[in-house]
Amino acid sequence: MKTHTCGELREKDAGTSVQLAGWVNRRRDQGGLIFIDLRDRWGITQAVVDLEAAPEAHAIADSVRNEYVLRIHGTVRIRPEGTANPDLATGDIDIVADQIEILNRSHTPPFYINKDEGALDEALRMRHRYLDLRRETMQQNILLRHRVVKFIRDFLDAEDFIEIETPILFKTTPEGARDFLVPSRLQPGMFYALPQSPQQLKQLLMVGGFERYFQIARCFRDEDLRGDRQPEFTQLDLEMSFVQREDVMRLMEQLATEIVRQVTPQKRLIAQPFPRIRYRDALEQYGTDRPDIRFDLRAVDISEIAGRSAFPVFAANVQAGKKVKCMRVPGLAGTLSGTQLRKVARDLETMARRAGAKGLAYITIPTDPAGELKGPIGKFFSVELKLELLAAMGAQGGDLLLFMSDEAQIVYAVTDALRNHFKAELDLDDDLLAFCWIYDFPEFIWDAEHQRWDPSQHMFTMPLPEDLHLLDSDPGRARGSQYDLVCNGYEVGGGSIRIHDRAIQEKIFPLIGQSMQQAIAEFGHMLEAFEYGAPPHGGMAWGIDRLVMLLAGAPNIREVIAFPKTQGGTDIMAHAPSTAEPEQLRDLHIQLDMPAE
RNA sequence: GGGGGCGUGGUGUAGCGGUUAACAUGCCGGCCUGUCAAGCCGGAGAUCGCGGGUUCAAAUCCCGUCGCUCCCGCCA
Repeated sequence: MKTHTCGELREKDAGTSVQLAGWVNRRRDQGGLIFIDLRDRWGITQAVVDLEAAPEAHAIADSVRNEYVLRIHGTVRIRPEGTANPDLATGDIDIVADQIEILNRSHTPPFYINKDEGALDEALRMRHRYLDLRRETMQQNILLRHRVVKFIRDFLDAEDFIEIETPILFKTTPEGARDFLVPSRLQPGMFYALPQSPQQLKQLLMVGGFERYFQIARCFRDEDLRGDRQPEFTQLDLEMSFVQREDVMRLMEQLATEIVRQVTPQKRLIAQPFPRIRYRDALEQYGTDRPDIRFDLRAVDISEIAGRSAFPVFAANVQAGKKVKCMRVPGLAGTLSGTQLRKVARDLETMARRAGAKGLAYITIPTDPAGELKGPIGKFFSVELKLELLAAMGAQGGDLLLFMSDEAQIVYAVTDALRNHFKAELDLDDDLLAFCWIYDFPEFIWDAEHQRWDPSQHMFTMPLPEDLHLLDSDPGRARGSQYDLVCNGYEVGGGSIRIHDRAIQEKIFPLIGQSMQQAIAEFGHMLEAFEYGAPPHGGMAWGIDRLVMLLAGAPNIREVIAFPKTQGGTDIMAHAPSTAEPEQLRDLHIQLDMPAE
């Protein structure tokens, strides 16, 4: 139907007889002359319809409206002097139309397709997602996603990886997120679970001898949604045999770097090689294991200095073995009046209390070098101690110092909350991609509620070789081989070296509260596989949606997913989920037992 | 499960106790042979998400509810 796209014709094509097809982006009626901007995926080309030269085409053009689907036949012509449009790639030419066919009509769209600025009610967009997808930003986002995935496939293919599909109908795993269940008709009363990730299967592919596997894998987790979390999402899932942690990280860092350089060259990488931050340091300094390191607000341990102050809270906490941390906010105090400052301090304290703290002390550094340190706890620090504090914090005139002291978990939460608060005010550059690695995670995290250890990543993560002995003596101190790739505060990916030895795997189960019987029932196939020459192996999984979101500069992952779910987990276009027919339920031997109102 | 935000012609917003519910854009009609966010003239289009309450009077205040969204819990 079309000889050319709407984005490719240029001056050199003048005189060519062409046929274009696409959507009416806009129509401008001059009376005897009608201009139609015809749009397709590749661009926009202007067609001109002249009443005298082509009366039939003109009559049709007269009836055309936005989003009508047209086939236009005509001749490429260089636009008359002074009428070129420099804003349009095809703006030097237009098509003198001699024949127009309406392939389909369109209602007036419920929102603008042809201009992209301004917020739109997301429910409305979702209800007509097929129209929303026609908008330029959505076209670009989905195209970018394709390019990223294509790049990954090509890159890994060149590295001798092969793509293997693993089943969507699989088995429930008791750990981690809630499963989506699918009832089995052939096995009444039994359920498949949709995979939360192909973790077990990819390890079994290593036992299967493929050595280098990847998959663009759909994963499912039945948990509440967020701007960066959908119940079904796409992972780059990857596994390699005969590798150590460093081998995987090196290759993955190269992949990330090349994606940015070649697919989104307008983005800048903040550092290379990517900074590596120990899990413990990330928590201590940033309060989170996925820090946004585009800005440098950190919590600094000043327990030693604070412990010598006269402030009873600090002294007592340090005595009790708790830390006192300080965050320096450069210049904030210098720009505020006393009243404003007290209000800011109050708001920050409210924030800290929400994060679990009992309070949030502060001190301001005067811009005048002879001035006094101000703030509720200033008086508890002697002159000498103040100087030590300023030196330790690298404080300058006008800075605001915030103090946190409590249980470690609370201090982390406050640090994270404060950082997120200031981040919002900093107007950070989205074109800057601050990748970093987080590593040396603990193998386990204590679950106080169930009185057991939980795997920090998952139960197949190999402890660091030098910490293996701790599994027996002090599991809480054992570090795992896990590594996470973080970018601008988002966890983009995570991986580890896996256990390939049955004896080690069997040590994990009792620690995480599983009996051997349970373990064999659920994971007997894994344990058995390890006994048939399982190679050492490790890998990684990337959240493709999050990666593309960051590369697109999109505010959430729904913007890079063609048909995402709403926060309630629904599709308001097709009305999913929906009720099942009684006959379907009967086939599955399912009876509904809905709560009474 | 909990906390916050939003909901006003098709769309985006203003109005925040008494307005003829305003503006822009879109839509419909007319004029116009070089426009490109076209222009000019005219017109239609809103019981202000829904339900209840307070009040002489509610888009506006209160309660509930529904929808979308952000965050905590949950989730790596």
